[in-house]
Amino acid sequence: MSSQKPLTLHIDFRSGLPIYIQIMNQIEQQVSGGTLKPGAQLPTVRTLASELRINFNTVARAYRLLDEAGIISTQQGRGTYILVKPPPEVEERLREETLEALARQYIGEAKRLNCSNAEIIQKVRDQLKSWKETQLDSE
Amino acid sequence: MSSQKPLTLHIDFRSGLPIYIQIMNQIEQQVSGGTLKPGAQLPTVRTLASELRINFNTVARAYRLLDEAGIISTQQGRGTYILVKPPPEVEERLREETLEALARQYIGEAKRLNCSNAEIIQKVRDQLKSWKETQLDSE
DNA sequence: GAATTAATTGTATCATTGTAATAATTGTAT
DNA sequence: ATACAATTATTACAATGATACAATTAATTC
Repeated sequence: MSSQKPLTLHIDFRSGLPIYIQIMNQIEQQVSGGTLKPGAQLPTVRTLASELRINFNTVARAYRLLDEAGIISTQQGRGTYILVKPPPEVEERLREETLEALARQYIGEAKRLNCSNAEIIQKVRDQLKSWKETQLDSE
Repeated sequence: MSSQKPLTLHIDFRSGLPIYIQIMNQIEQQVSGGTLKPGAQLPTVRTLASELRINFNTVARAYRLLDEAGIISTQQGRGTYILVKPPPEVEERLREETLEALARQYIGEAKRLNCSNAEIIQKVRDQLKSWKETQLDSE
């Protein structure tokens, strides 16, 4: 749908550098350099793969790693976008406030369900425990 | 016509949770918590989709699943309504699922803020402690 | 007022997009 | 050569979107 610019990348098949690394590097460069602006939509994995004459899963791998690195945002069924990042100082200031707001929101809803304090805490513990397995987190 | 209240939902496109699941969770929360009362009409699939900037089929999917779960009643050509009264067993199941969904929601967003597990738990503790005092004004 | 037409609402189907499990390929060290 | 690890490809799947459709209600026309 819309604003996928061509995104010119050059893949060197003889460089020895894995293709997905080359894709990552060049996208990172274009983000740093301002060629790719926050919010811009990247080509779909299949489109880019077709242009580069490679498999779409190789592009998907690059996208996934870039997503985990916080460079882009991939959304199943929707597309892939350059991540809009707030400035570091804003992010830091917002972190505390946001976490507190999130906690209050969680507690508020849980209280409406007549959950006890013990339940409310315990459920967070439980879900934190099973978080790694279900999310395949980065660390 | 209609008493379709605005129904404020918040969708996080980066959470990894499917949009239709997020819609389901939040509607369930509001039903359990009493914000959405039996008989109340929900926004049409197109209206809600427009507000959330998503495809109306995604809303329809959430509505259909909520319908199958016995929480709402969707009627082609008429609209979608909160069911008269969720049976006790549904109520109990809903409570469990909702609390878990709430916890996961909280954790997911906190994780994205790079909060540690310790922080995530501690913040809930803190806010629980000061809950009574801070809630006196709002109720 | 009844019949007809338009508008509104949910439904069904398929295309598009990213995901995941796993196999095949390639490079490299032994 | 063989074995191993890393990379890429194959395949099936899940989530979302686009489009056409059916059911109900509202509006129009006579």
